[in-house]
Amino acid sequence: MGDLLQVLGQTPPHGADNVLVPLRSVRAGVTLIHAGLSPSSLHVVRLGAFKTQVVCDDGYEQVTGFPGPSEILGLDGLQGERHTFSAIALEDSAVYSLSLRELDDLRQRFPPLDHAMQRAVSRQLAEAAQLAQVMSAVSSEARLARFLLQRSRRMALLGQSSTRLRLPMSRRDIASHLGVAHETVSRSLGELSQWGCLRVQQREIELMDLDRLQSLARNTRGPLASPAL
Amino acid sequence: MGDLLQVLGQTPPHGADNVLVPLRSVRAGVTLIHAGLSPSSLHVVRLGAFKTQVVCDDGYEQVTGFPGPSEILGLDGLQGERHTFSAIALEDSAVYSLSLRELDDLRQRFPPLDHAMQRAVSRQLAEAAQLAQVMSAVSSEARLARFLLQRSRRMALLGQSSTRLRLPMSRRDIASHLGVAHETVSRSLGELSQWGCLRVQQREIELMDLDRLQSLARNTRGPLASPAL
DNA sequence: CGACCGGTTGAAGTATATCAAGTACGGTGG
DNA sequence: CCACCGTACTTGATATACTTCAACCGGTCG
Repeated sequence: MGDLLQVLGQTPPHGADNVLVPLRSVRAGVTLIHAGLSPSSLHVVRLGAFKTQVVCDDGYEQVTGFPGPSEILGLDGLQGERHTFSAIALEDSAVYSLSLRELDDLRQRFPPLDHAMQRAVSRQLAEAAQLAQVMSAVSSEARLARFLLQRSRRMALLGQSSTRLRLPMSRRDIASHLGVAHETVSRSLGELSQWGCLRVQQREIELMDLDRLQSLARNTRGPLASPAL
Repeated sequence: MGDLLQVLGQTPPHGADNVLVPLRSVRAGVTLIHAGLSPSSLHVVRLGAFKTQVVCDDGYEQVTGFPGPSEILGLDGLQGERHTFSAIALEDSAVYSLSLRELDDLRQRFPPLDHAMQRAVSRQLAEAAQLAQVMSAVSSEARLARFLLQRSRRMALLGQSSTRLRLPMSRRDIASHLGVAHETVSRSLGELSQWGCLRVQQREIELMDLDRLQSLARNTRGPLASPAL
């Protein structure tokens, strides 16, 4: 369990390593959590990338987020009978899996784990708010800019480069997450590229002008601020 | 604390009433939680209505939700230094307030409280997903329909009428929540009214044709389904 | 090789943002 | 009591950024 706590950003206490938490590997494309099914476990991402999506009544899939290392999958199942969203691996990944019963037990025995969970949950809620911010922007460029800056910040937190991003998800997934058509994602990416804010190579993106991106992201209202600001 | 547990949907255990949890009243318009300030307490809504909003960098306010009875305010503060969003009372309300230290203590002593909190958190996460669903609809009528149906469902859960809604928030707040201009909310409300789905009287709304609303809400893609379905 | 998937780019129609005027309501002060 | 003001809400006209439909390119897999 020492590893688990480290992933969650806690220093493991003595005795933590006596408890074994299974590390499970998940291949790209595999659905780790099925929406609608009854929840049995919680998963803490150790490495890799996922997408979470809710399935609307009509079958349309809305991508709500792209959880990565240190994030928790399956929290929505604590309340009850069924998961509200699915989690799908975007690339080969590894997760710690804890049954709900185990979790309850371990949380009581190891307060640091309890606090780590609290923090993780809280972070999750904050991310939900960010999602709202991303989707609330009117212009598609602003949405995209916010999304990229979010990714950039997260990369920085994980100690990686904040200017060279690798997007593990398809344009379609991004489009769904941003609430626009996938063609629009392509176009907006093109615009930002033309304006010199970034460089695109397939799923590799290099942010060139963070300040410019920030100011574009600020455009909450008003279709477009100033292409030639 | 017995009351508190009942509000959260748990049956209070023996001894629960020995612990006093202060019930605090909040007048309409008061900001209970200020975004950016350091978190000190958690609040469980006993009655009334709130809106939660994140303030973007540029000062634009995005409404993320309208918490009501049994919901928890301030969960985003568990992770750390500052609240990510504000909570403002839309009408005169009452909340149970618990300092973070108290909470930690009580959770260990009363497992039912712990579970109730878990459920509440989980519900919160699920609502965040719903927000995404609401904002992902393309046509404004669909967004509005989803929003109203959500409200209707919640009312039903609280044991109130699911067809007569009282919206405690302004059209502007709804607009922000839905990600559209406030004029569009008015117009869409008008449309739905013309189509016989509902009747509007200021902030009182009577849902007339739930089935029709459902089918409108289903329109995730494609501007408008069929005005004369 | 042909089919398929992911991505990019083009052209046309339309829903919605924006600006602007007008209405109803609730308060305050004469 | 009525005039007055501010806020919330409604309604109208125009412009535009987006969706949609479509064709096209470059991979990869059968």
